[in-house]
Parts: sequence; C-alpha cells; structure tokens
Amino acid sequence: MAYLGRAAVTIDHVALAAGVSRSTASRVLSGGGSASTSAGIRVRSAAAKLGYVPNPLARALARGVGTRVVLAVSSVSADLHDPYLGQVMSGAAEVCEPEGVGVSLQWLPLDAAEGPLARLAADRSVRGVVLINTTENVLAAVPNALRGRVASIGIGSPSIPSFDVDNGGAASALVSHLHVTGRRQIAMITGPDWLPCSRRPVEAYRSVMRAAGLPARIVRGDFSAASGQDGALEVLNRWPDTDAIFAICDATALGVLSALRGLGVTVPGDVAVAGFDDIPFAALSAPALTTATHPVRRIAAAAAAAVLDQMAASPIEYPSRLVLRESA
Amino acid sequence: MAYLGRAAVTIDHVALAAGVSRSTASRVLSGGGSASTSAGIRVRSAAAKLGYVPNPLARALARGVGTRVVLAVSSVSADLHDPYLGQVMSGAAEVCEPEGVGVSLQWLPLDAAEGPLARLAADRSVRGVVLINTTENVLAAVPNALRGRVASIGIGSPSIPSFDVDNGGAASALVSHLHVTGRRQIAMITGPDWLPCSRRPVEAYRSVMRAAGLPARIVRGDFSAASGQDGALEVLNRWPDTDAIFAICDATALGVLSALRGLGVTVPGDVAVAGFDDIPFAALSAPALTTATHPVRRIAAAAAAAVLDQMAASPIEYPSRLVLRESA
DNA sequence: GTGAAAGCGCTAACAT
DNA sequence: ATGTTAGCGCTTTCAC
Repeated sequence: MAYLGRAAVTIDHVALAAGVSRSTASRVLSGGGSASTSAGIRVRSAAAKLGYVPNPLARALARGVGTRVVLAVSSVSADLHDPYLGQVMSGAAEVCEPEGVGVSLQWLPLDAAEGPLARLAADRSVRGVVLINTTENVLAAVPNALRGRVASIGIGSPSIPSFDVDNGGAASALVSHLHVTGRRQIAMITGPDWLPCSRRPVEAYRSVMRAAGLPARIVRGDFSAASGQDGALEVLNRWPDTDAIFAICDATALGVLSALRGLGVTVPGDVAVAGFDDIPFAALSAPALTTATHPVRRIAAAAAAAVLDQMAASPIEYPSRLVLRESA
Repeated sequence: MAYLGRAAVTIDHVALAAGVSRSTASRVLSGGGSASTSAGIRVRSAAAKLGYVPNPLARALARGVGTRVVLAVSSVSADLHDPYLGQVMSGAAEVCEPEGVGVSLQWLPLDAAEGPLARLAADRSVRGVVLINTTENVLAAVPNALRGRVASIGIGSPSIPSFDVDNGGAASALVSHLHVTGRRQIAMITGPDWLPCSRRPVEAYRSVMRAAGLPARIVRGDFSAASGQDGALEVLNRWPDTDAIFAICDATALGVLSALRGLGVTVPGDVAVAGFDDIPFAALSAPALTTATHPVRRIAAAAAAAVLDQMAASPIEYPSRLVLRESA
C-alpha cells in the first residue's frame, strides 16, 4: 500500500550516515534542542547528500498536531462570493505549503456551529481553524480544545486573533468621495445584518451622512450581484432623487450597474456608483467601477500563519486604498 | 504540545469497551477485513458511545499514504484566472474533506517541472497530485513514484486519467452559433499556444470555419482580460470587416467587450462577441455575454476523487451547454 | 551534548 | 474470525 519508488530515506538513514543517534539527528533537523556544532554539520550534510525529506505526517503524529488548516465558512450566498473564497484558499494554502500542511473547507451553519466545531476540535488531523466572516455566536461556540489555534477573518474576540481590512475606513473614504464630488442623496446597499463584517461599513456610511447632515438610505442585500440589481430598483423606487449608490462589495455594485443600465439611468451622470473590494472585473464594467482595495489574499495568509504559529490574539487591520474609476 | 481538552479517545479505548482486540476494532472501523456480526455491533456502538473519531494522521502513517492532495498549477496569468483556481480548490477540498485530507497549491515552472514533481513524490505527506492545465512535457516528467495517484485537469496520458470539459464541442457550438446567426468574418482570441487545453477550441474553430468556407483569423491571448482588450484591437486593426469575435474564455471576452466599447463599436450590432466558461459576471456585462458552461467544480471534484481512489487512467469529458445572452 | 527507550494512533501481516 | 506482534517515521523525556 505504500508508495512505489525507491524506499524513502528516513531520519535513521541520516543519523547512521552522520554517525550520530536518531535523537541527535532529530534535534538538528527539527530546530529544537541542543547539539554540538560538529554534529550539526555532519547531520545536515548527510541529510543533504541523501536527499532527506522529513515526513510531515510522522512529525505531526509525534508532536500531536494536525496537518491541515480548516477554513470554516459561515454559509453565505456562495455563487458570486466564491471568487472571494478562492482568494482566501490560495492565500492560506501558500502559507501552509512549506510546512506540509493542507487546507480544507468546512461549512458552518450559523445557527448550529457547535457540532461542526466540536468535530473539528476532536479531529486530530486538524492543525487549526480559520473562521471566515463569522458571527459572535460562532465565536462563542469555539470549543476550548481549539484555543490558540483559531484565527478569524472578520471579527475577533479576546482569545481569537482577527484579521480584516479596514472596511470602516474604506467605507468612509468611499462615501466621503461621493459627497465631496457633489452627491447628496446617497443610498447604500448592505450585506445581511447578521453578518458583523457588514456592519462596520454601514456605521461608517451612517456617520459620514450624519456629519454631512444628510439622510441615510439603506437597503439590505447579501453580497450577491442579484441583490445589487434588486437593491438598485428598490432604492430608485423608494427615493427617486437618489444620486449615488454605495454597494457593500463590487459584486453587488456590478449588479447595481446592470440594473441601472436596464432602467436607462446613466452612470455616473444620473447616479454615481461605488463598490468595495476592487475585484478584477471592477475595471472592466461599463462604466468602470470606482471602488477600494481589499487585500484578501494577504489577510488570509496572515490568518493562516497565525493558526500555524499559535499566535496570541490581537486584532490586525489592513489598509484599503481608494480606486477612482468612471462610475463615481 | 498536544492539544488541550479531554484526552482523545483512541481505537484502544473502543476495543477495550467492546471487549475485543485492537485489530478487530480496526477491522470493523476501517472497513476492511472480516469480523463477526456481533463484534461489529459491539465495536460500532462502543465507538459511538465514546465519541471515537479516528485520527487520519495515524491512519495515513500506518497505511503509508499522505494527507494532502496537491494541486499543481502550471504558471499562467494568475490574476483573472484565479477565480478559476478558486473553483478548482473548493471542488477538490469538498471531496477530500471526508477523508481528512487537505488540499495544497504548488506552482510548476513549465520548463522545469521535474524538480518540484520529484519533491512532491518524495514528500510522504502528499497523497496525490492533480495537474492543472498542464503540458505534455510536464505529463512526461511525472515520476514513477507518483503513478496511480496523479490526475490531470486538461490533457491526460495512457497512465494519467484526465478530466476536462468538452471544450472542442463547446467551441464548435459557439462558433457555429455565430455562423448560423449570420456572422461571416469571425475572429478568435486564443490562449497561449504552449497550453494544450487552448488548442482544441482553436482546432474546433478552424474546422467550423473551414467547413463554412471562411477564413480563420487568429490572435494569440493568455486567458486574461487584458489580452482580450489588446486582442480586440489587433483583430479590428488587421481585419476591419470582422463581425464576430470568439474568445477562449469569459475573462478574455469581457476584455474584448471593454475594448470594443472604447472604440465605439456596438455589440452585437457591429460585432458579436462570445466567450466560454459562463463565469458569474458574464451575465452582468453590457451587453450580457453569450457563452458556454464549464463545470469547473465538478471536474475538479472528479479529478481529486480519482487521486484519492487511485483510479485507473481513462479520460472523462464533461458536457458544456450553450448560454445565449445579448452579445451574440 | 548525546543516546536509549518510549511512545503518537493506527494498520497489516502472521498465526491461531 | 480474532488476537499477537511489528512496525509507519518522527519527537521527546530521561539518564548519562
């Protein structure tokens, strides 16, 4: 059942060739304990000559750690959202690769996350968990057995480090831009209200509008393009004088663009539109979408690294940059 | 160093509780060997009562197999192409999850794939490899040690099972559609010519054109939207009477749309445009893009399953379906 | 600093 | 059908 090919060279072969015991070879090769310089050299060169590749499985089993990082996704409108997920996965995979750690995907029902989380905690092949766009409830449901090896993309907690873009700042900048360029009746299409990460942009929008003495006009969406299409219709229906729409993400904004086009509303002439994320297609829409960057890959990589390194909890926010194009 | 929480329940605990030997418990729990019905029942109920979760690491180490499936990507224009990669990753991850197997990403330099492939073969944590959009060279460079646990998305070989969409058929259908709807000067923007998976659509295009007695007009691209923009310009420059452009993928087609818009060329009035993949944003462009489906997730899932199950080599093609929208 | 020995949790001959 | 015995390849006390 074992793989074909020449028998794998194990640490014992290296130890033998270097004329030391297996323990010493292990100490040298796995970083840790004390070893004399000469032993170090002999072991390392023997390893190199033999082409020794440590077996991450054996190592993990001996150390009592897992070999995969699980990305736990709270169920959201998957379709358009999964370009995002792809970024997250590849960012995490990149960081895990050098350690021989793989990445897995796990859906978490928001109402009943305990079960799946408990199962992950019990699964000894799980090195750690990255929570993606999660909720306070889910955060609270994280079992103790997972402590120290959980990170969150989005909101965090005193014991769970969080990694997120500064989406409050980004939203402020975007809405301010709309205001500064003369827009006054600015509506926003948000995400689902149970999703914490969609709350901060809303607060930012509200606060900018309040400061400007303007009314807030909010329509609920779900990050999908479809919700952008529906949302745009609803906005124009409820507030016909709207002259700008700020969407929670680019996918939604592209939906808005599409709906406005269908209505014969010109952008940015009649209505300005702004999104958030700067996805590749934002540059290709007609008109090209004004938005703000969202370094998803970097964020995911950091979160995965935190899990691998058992990082202590301290929230990290990544800056977002305005990208001015044609739509606003 | 081991994880916190109540000590893991191992197969020994189950065996003890069931009053059988560890081997019998193993036989029952891991599917294989013969066991009496009564023993089976006792073991299973003991396992259930104790909440036994097998440790995939220990299992893999004992069986001599790995715990992660590596997705080996030949370097391509990553940017726009990685929505595709995301689909592949999540499709593969889904299939691997139940076995406690993770997914990893690995870039393969096309000219020197031997090194990375050899390293993967030597890494005992690697369960198998899925080659993504690979070349004959890379296929030939697959080490024997990987035989039986490699699958390919794209071209295959007598010993490597392949999984792909019927992109020849899809291209035929698309080009035929253009022809049937009255287009005569049909150009195509292709992928890089070293990429086998971009060759079959080109052949299909050529053959339809030949059958119709029309000239082939081909411009090289690279799957990116940028190459669609450049390509459209080049096409119109070289053959001003072009009345249709078929792009190798939707990203490129969206680039074409964007360039034509800049030129003031109407779509589909002056020029019809068709893509391939049916990505989510294809429905949102102006005009909405005519294209054909590409079941990337299903293909990836099948390829990953083939690796897990050590499937024999036999090429599988997935059907594509025409999606008629506004652009053609 | 180094070696001997005991596992990590499981599977797989090999007997019985 | 079941138990016994070895490992899989590595880390890690524990003595020396």
